[in-house]
Amino acid sequence: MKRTHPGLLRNILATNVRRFRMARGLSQQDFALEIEMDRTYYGGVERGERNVSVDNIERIANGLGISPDLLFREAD
Amino acid sequence: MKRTHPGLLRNILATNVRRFRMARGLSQQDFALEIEMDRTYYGGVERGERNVSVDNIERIANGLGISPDLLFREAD
DNA sequence: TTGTGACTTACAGTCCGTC
DNA sequence: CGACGGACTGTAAGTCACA
Repeated sequence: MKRTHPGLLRNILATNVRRFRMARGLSQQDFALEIEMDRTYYGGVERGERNVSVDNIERIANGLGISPDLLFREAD
Repeated sequence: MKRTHPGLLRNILATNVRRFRMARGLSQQDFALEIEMDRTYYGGVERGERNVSVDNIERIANGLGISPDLLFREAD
C-alpha cells in the first residue's frame, strides 16, 4: 500500500518514531513485537504510508517510553 | 456509538481539542464546518469516542491554528 | 447547540510471503 | 534488517434522522 502524499504530519510522526526507535537500538521487528504490532504495518508507519490512529500512537509512544507529544514535534 | 474506551491518549486529545476550540469561541458545528468535517463525527472526537487518525488530527490542529503536539500534552 | 444509534464504504491493521 | 506485495478482517471514516 503506497499511500504517499496527503499529510505531512504523518511524515513528521514517521521520522520521529524511527529516530526514537533507533535511539533505543531496536530493529523494527523487535520493537513491533514488543508493542504487539504487526511488523509490516509498523514498517509502513515509519515510511509515512500509514494513517495511524490515536490508540496506536499511544502504543508506540508507550513502547518508546516517551510522551506522545514528542512524536509530533517538527524535526530540528 | 458509545466507544467509552481503553486509551487515555484519546481522552487527552479530546479535552485539548475541546479546550482550544472553545478558546476560539466557536461552536462544534461552526468549527466542524470550517475544517470540512461532519459535525457529529467531530463531536465524537471531543467526547473521546472516536479513534481519530493522524490525518484528521492534522486537519483539526490546522483549523485550530496550533501545533499538533499541543493536542497531546497532559492537562495541567 | 450537542448527543446518539444505525448505517455503508474506505481503509486501518493482520498475516502469509519474497527480495 | 527493512522494503514491499497479496489477501484478508476489523474498524475508522463519514453521513443521517432524530432526540
